[in-house]
Amino acid sequence: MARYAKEHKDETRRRILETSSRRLKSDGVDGSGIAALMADAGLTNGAFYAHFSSKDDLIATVVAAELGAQRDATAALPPGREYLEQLVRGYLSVEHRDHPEEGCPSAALIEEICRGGDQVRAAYTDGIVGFADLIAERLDPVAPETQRVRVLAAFAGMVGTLQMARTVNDPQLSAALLEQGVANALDQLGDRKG
Amino acid sequence: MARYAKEHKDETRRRILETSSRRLKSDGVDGSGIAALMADAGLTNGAFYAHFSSKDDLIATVVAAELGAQRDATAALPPGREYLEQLVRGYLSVEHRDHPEEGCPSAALIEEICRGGDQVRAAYTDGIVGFADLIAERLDPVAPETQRVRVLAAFAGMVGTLQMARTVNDPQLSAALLEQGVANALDQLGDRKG
DNA sequence: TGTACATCAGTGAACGCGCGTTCACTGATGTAC
DNA sequence: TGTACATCAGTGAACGCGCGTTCACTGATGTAC
Repeated sequence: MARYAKEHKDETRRRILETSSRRLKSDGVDGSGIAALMADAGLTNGAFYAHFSSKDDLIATVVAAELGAQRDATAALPPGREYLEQLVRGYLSVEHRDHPEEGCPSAALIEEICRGGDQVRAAYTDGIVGFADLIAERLDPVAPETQRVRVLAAFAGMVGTLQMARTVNDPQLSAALLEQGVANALDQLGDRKG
Repeated sequence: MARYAKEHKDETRRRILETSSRRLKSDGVDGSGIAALMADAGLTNGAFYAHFSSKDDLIATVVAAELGAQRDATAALPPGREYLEQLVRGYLSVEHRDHPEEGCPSAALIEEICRGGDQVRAAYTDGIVGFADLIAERLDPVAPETQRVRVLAAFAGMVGTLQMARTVNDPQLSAALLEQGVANALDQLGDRKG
């Protein structure tokens, strides 16, 4: 009956999502045309609408998938007192600063998500809360809900710090910012009362 | 000799800068076309190039002017132990969150500045360092240079927090984020050793 | 005071271009017999 | 096993549109005499 196994199309969709995520984080939403996004996946522009109903639909899907992946990657870290510091140091690292295409979707896209449609903002809110709640549960397994906002605010601070480190054109200042950001984030996530 | 006093053209340029700043912060760089920017100033698209050499030139000029204005507004605050808290509370307020067009250029534009040209990033770096140094000097008139990075990192954290508060679609969560952000920022700018 | 003129800020149509989206078509494939 | 067929993922040209930028022109103004 069907020409291909349904996995074939699923695999194509997965590939579009993967390559699109990279380009979107690197060039931004407005900087990434449908034709370029599809070319990255080895396809032509017309095929796009067999997989997504609109560019907005793709953006919302990418945002959800990226935040889900960020949560899953965090969940995979070994628990213990040092994983948080690892997380923060990796986030506010020169490597992360210099490779937005492989990095945090919030740091790369939050402004465009903010200006985007309801669908996109809803996907962002769900995703970021899911991510924060995972960390909150690790911080305080007894009453994680009291940690959600603390975690989100600390993370938002890391996002802003990474963005500024990417934007200033003085490498020394940029590195110093990252360093100070690590200290600030660890302080906020530490044992002191929230 | 000259048809108009030179102040006439200067005043027009000033008006373009003022209305452009508002629209750029509200709709973003890619979301603001030359025709729309000029219409806001009561002009048509063609007149733009009598005042700026390119859209990039306008962006760099707006970024420099906005950061200069932010510094000047801060300099105008009365010195004393409470001005910093006022500053932080105003920045992380619901009013600021809901009116990006009148607010901080970093929170509204940093991602697009980051992806922009060298001219734009240079204008940003100069402007943000000038702003940070003003606050650094107030924090520690004796050795302000040791405060620059602390101030920048604290400010970057505020930028990220405001962005996230603007992006999440849950008003209660957004307000809680702002509140937690105030606590974090005051903590970072407080008397504890940096 | 009145008229001819030079200036130049601003107009608005036009340029080529890339955008998001649509759609008639292609052609490789699995199925039916 | 071999052939005709139905499927449908993907193609690529075309759509209208708005973009940044250019440019020949307009017309309000101050100056010259």
